[in-house]
Amino acid sequence: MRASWADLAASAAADNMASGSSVRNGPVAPTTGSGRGAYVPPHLRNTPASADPAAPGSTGLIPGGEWSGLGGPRSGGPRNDNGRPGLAGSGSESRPGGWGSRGGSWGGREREVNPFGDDGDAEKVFTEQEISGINFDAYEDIPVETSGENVPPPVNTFTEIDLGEAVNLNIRRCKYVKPTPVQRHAIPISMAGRDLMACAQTGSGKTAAFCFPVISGIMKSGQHVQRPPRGARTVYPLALILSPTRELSMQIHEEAKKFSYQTGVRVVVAYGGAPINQQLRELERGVDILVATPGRLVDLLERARVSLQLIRYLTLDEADRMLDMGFEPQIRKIVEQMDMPRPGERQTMLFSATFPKEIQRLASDFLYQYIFLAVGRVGSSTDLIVQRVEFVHDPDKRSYLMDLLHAQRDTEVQGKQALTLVFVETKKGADSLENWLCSNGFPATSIHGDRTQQERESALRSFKSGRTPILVATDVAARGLDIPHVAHVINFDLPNDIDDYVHRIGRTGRAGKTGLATAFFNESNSSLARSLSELMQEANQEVPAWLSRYASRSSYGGGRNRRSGGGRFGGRDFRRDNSFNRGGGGGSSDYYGGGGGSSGGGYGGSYGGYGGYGSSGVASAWD
DNA sequence: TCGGAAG
Repeated sequence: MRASWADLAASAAADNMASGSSVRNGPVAPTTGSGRGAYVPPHLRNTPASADPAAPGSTGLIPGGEWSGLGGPRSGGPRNDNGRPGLAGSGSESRPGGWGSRGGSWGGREREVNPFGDDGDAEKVFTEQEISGINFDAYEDIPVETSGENVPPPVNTFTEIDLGEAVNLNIRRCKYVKPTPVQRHAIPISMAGRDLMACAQTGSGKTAAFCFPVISGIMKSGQHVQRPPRGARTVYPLALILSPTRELSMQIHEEAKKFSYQTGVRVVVAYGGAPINQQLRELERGVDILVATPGRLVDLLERARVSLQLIRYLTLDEADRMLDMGFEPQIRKIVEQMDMPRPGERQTMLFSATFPKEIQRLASDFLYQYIFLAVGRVGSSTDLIVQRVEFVHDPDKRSYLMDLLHAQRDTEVQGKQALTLVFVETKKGADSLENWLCSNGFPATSIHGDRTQQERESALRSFKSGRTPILVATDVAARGLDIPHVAHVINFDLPNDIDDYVHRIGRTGRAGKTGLATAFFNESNSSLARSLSELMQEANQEVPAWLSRYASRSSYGGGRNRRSGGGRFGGRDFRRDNSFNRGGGGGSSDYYGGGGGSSGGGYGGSYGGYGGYGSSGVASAWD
């Protein structure tokens, strides 16, 4: 009944043959010697199709009262709404014709690179899925849970949402025909100005879900037309998007540039391992949305090259990772100890595939009366990813791997080989396996934190393009990376954490396409047995009898690491499990609960089938 | 302990 993995790999690859390699944008506009002097505000650089005149707030350059959609507690909007610091003094700078506009001195030097290449004809009529590349059938009947007060209803089309004409145009350029489930729910919530904690399935369009409202909101506020005077060294982004790895930040940046094309909203990325000077220059040219990794951002903050005073939107991608042991101090520093507006004075959105309860608790420090959203599939969900587990002793792993790779070596579609992503536990192990594969005739490369940033990026490009269809990776590649044609994820070493497993296998089976995940399991993974077995059951996967035996042998909580604790799942709002929650059995009534403070807020109210998230349940791959 | 994230 089950197709061989090679068949699956082949069909997955067949589904995935679209744009293979990452599009590297053309060279940045040449910087002339006078580059810094002739700054032109974004709204004068481009000719947006429409300024969306109907949008409330579109006329106000100063966003004071334009914090639309926010309820009472935020009255007055974010502080610092009197114009950017650094513009101190006159009120005239906010006019488009004020400083910085430079009138006709603009000769196209700052022209925005078209991120769509030649294929940006938004007027073309596209038909559903073959164009969008998303298999929407795979998203039918997705269970959804929301909790929180006054949850805005989902939308069914992009046009129901007033994102503004320029963004709508980009949506068409991206060939998005209709919103994915997470977009249907998250965008209205975000547009309403609400804080959000969102669990969303892997590869389901999460980036767009948080980018569209931010871009649209900034555009409508008009605040982005205000620019620091030339020579000002501190920049004041309006939105901050943090992610745990450099490559993920790069990817988000690429996406956000598409979504914001010709909106006048400027997106800049900053991450470590790359020369800071170029990033500084980009920042100096103006930044509305800053995408960053934590370390480099802290550096920029300490150098006072970036101020967070004007942040209106804060997004943490892979939020549970960002708040785990390693990252939490840095995140707290950025969010709580610098000059970031407080919760309620900014809009905060957290996204991840997995949200352990402990992390939800930590995260609530950053949120204000937030809505919890879980969009995913249960049971049939990860039919999209066929999961297999094999018992393999450590010394035998290479030989097993060889067998798998041999079998799919000739699996190619449209002249390209199916891509295989091999996860290992350590950086050393990655190097070693890469070398061994290469010396055995398998075109492999690797990505991990000991490689230079150049090597990392080049490895990723080489993999995406199919030049080296095998990528050996540490968890640096586990989260968020959207690599279109990954047909097979192999957990050569299983992670200690079931959440990491979920994210790893989520590198395949994306956009509603099928994928295969194979794991090598042995005694050293016994602590994972229970959670792995439960996860597979909930995803309707075949669980080998030997794994079930391991699972039943392992003590309760086995495989529950520090982060996950006991029964947990990101698919459930931890506020519902609190003792003060009278727990209406998932009823649909709204009830309001304790807390009240800036971390709490209401909870309750849900709809949609929610039958499958087991108490333990990672039900599917979530991004 | 591993991994990631500044230089």
